[in-house]
Amino acid sequence: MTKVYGCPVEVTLDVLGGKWKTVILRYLSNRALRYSQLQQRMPNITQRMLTLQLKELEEDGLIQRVVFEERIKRVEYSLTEYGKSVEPILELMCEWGKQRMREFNLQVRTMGTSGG
Amino acid sequence: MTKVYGCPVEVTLDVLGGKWKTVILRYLSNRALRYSQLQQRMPNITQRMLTLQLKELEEDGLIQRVVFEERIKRVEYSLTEYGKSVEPILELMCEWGKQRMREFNLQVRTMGTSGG
DNA sequence: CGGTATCCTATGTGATACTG
DNA sequence: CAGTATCACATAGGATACCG
Repeated sequence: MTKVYGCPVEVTLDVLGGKWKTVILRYLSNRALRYSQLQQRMPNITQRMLTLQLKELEEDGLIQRVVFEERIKRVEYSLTEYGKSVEPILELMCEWGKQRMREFNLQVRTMGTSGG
Repeated sequence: MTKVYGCPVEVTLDVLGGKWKTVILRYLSNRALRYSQLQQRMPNITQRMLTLQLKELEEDGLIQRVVFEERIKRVEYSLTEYGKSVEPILELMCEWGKQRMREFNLQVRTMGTSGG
């Protein structure tokens, strides 16, 4: 049942494609984040989607999920070493997107990507 | 009705996302190609999809469509200057995809991406 | 040759309620 | 807090026939 690709970019798109994964990865690119912290940064994602995408990213080896059994449960997601290898792609995509936004006057809901 | 993005990578994904666009762009990255030549290189795409994706890429300013009114109609697609600005992204995606293929033993229907 | 038109299915995504 | 489960909907993508 191994899927056959016509071009290597398809492989990459299989892993990074869809509405949310690149965004999630970019947030995790800065630092490890909890489930709830990702939610805050992505107000428009549903819990279902967040859970689903995180699971797929984990299965694809890009992120790791660590559970801290404290008084209140805490789960942190972070990039694996392998996951870090997509950072250059994300970086380029982000720069290209910013440039396009400038040229076409598109808008971003700025929510302090800045200082942190 | 202007769409608002939460992260610039979404902008890029709006333009490059989906099953076919990056593949098309990579083929056009080498040289201009005719409609039928693209079809040959992508045996699995339907005419509907090819037409649709080409039209969207054109509307997004990445490719241009030139009609040659010869004895038989000929239409060539090629990257615009703006379209060439995505080449670094495609290149990285391709390299990353190849690496992943090696690591996970995935397959590509090799059809002379090589010298040609 | 380079498309359109029409119909259909699969997948992706969202809303909402519920849980250990 | 960090999820699941279920249902519903929109969009992406495919099959097929036809057109200038």
